[in-house]
Amino acid sequence: MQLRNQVEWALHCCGLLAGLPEGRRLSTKSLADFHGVPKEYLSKALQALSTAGIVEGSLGPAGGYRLAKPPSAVSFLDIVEAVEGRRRTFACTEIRRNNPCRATDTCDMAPCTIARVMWEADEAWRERLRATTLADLAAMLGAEIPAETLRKVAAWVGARS
Amino acid sequence: MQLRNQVEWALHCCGLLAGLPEGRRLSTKSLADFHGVPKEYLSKALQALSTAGIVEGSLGPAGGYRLAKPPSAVSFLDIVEAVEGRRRTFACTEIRRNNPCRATDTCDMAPCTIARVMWEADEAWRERLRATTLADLAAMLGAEIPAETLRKVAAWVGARS
DNA sequence: GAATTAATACTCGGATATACACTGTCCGAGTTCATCGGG
DNA sequence: CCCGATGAACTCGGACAGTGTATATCCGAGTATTAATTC
Repeated sequence: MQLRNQVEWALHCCGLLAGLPEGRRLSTKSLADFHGVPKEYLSKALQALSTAGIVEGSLGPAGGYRLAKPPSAVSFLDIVEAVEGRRRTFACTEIRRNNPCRATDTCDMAPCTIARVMWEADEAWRERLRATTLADLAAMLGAEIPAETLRKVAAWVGARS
Repeated sequence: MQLRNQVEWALHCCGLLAGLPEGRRLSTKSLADFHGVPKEYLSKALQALSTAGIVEGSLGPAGGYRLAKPPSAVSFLDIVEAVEGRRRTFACTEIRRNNPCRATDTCDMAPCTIARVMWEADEAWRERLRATTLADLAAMLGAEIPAETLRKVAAWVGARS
């Protein structure tokens, strides 16, 4: 029960894209180089983000990705769900139906009690992820990363976009 | 990113064990029959619960499992962690270290900003699961399940323990 | 110099390979209880 | 009637196979930009 690697990559990529100057783009290759991950596989995650409308890609040379919305409109949950899917953490297979003591004519009642508790926990998780946006992330990163490094990153990105 | 089937089974089994009369036990076979799942595989989940000190098994005929603690002392989180392990949902692989602009002598700082947010969400999930115990579950089940069915289950369990 | 053509760099989607975790089954070893036989 | 031996029922733990998912790589098709060529 662990999130995919791609979720981590997608979040870091979005963090970088959030700091991109207006009108600029970063190619899959640049993003892959920056994070030290395989280009083709990262591409799958970016495609998922693109399908979800979080980033938008353009073809041809000087093509690449940029955010499709302002950073404040993209939450962590959006990114996680785009890559990981929207299935719930807990899947109820309704094993209570196998209960030999259960009346056969019991019409399908409310969801299984156990599933309800698990789903509430799931919702708490989602709620927390919904509460943080890329704008928040950018602010936190700006406060934590040394100014020297930030400058270098800006220069690196500028040369590649 | 989904919890195992065994988690669902373990929760249902604990729910049943919580209603067991003092001193009685239920065998793996009975629990498997009741829920309509394969005995040998369910056994793995019960072993995990046993290792975690949530249930205790006894050998020999008339052997089987019972709760090792009062129902109010066992939370959903205990059960989930026993079966699923305690790994966090999000694994940070520190890809920020691959950042080409990062000073090589940067001593390991605080955990990655992104990982911190993900871990806070994880903690919210755990917190919710910690808040519900088997005693709560028993109360909810008692209120939701038809009295007729409850009687039948009690009889079924009584004949098998 | 303008228009057209060719080359290039990139994204996108599909096909494929590999490793690992989940699911499920099987069996032998060890333990406890009930039953049976001998004293 | 009592005690030990035998057998049955059960758990425990390991071994093993099948399946699905995550990870990763590769390649061809399509597209937009740039460069080159032609008029």
